[in-house]
Amino acid sequence: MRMGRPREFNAETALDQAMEVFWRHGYEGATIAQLTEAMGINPPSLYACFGNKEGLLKAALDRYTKLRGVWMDEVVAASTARDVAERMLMGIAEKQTDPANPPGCLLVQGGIACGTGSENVPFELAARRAQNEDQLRDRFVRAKADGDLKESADPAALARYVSAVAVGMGVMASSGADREALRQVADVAVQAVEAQSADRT
Amino acid sequence: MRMGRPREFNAETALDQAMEVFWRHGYEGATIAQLTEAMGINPPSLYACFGNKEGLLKAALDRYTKLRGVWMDEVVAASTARDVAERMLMGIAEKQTDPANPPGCLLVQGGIACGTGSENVPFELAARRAQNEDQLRDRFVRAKADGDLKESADPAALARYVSAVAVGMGVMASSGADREALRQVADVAVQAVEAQSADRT
DNA sequence: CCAGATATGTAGTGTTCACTACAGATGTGG
DNA sequence: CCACATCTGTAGTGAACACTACATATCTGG
Repeated sequence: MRMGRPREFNAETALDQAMEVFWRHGYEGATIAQLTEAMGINPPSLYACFGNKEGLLKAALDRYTKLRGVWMDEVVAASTARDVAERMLMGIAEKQTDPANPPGCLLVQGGIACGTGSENVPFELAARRAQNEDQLRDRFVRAKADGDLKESADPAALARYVSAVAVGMGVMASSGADREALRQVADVAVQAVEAQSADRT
Repeated sequence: MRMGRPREFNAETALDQAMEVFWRHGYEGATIAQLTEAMGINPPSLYACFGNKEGLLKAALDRYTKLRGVWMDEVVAASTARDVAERMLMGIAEKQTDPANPPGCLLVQGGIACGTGSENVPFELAARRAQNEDQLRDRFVRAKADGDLKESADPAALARYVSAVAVGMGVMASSGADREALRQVADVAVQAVEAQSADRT
């Protein structure tokens, strides 16, 4: 039985606002004052709902990966390994320069290096990135079984590669690269996957 | 004429220590206390020599890029565009997992996203990364003129691509990827450059 | 050996940070 | 309508932060 005064804010929309603050300023750069203002609540509500700043970040990351998961499912639904890579990297070029969001990727902008006391924030982000990589790897394993990738191809290495390019594009986006520049990177990057693809006879 | 008490520490070795702290914790995660302890000096000496925390970062970045510049010169001295890419990315796989340094690249770990008041730190890092990219681009322009790259190849796009992969590898290294994993990424990445190379007849 | 200049170590400064005590508000179960 | 549980806003808390005042130490030029 749930009693007491009901909360007056929607946790998901509040998380969307928090996500944006972390995305733009990073975990350490984001202050509770900025977060609460963006979320439209006061500190006690934040702490009652999310525990502490790191709990809020994790909740925001969960929401981010959940939203992205839908898109990733579309990515790996492409019919060939090459098309998976293209759909992924071209999609990233779009998303990371979408003016509706801060530039780059939350899983990178959130915090690559942190100070004493926040050491596990980078690991938290890395774990989420690894999920994407695993999804790609599984897809490439299947592509190899399908004969879509060469016998010599290493699905895990390919997944790591595509993941690395995606991260690199995120950093470029956050430092001002425009959509066309990212598309060019994606275009070149796809050619490496193409080189690992079996010849279509 | 230089008068007054001479400084008792060596600015370059002190900078090396500061570099390591920024590298490991990022700009915002690094505290003056950590920096002064690593440098073996007291705050007033730091401020007298470098102005403020951001000044120290810039000095550390200058030193970092200077040291790296020597290596980059060797990279672009490779005889083909493909070998330039390979030498660069394989070298990065080594350097970013060198136990003598923190993992990853200072130009990424330093701070991709920062809080209010440090907004130009990410730009500062981006500017240094752009220098590397420019050096690569110039080399690829020459490679195209040499007929080493295809007529359809875009040197600027290739340079952006290699730069993006390097950044992505840095992030992977900082989150625990080992040398072999990075080598695999480099190996795949080089194939895209190979695909842009003219056929050797 | 003295005057001026710069460096150093001690011991702070004000500010901002993440976080919370508390009182009042608003719900549920009986 | 009352006991109780949970949320909310105000107004702070101690700690950590970047940075510095000041007295002292060590140099150069004359």
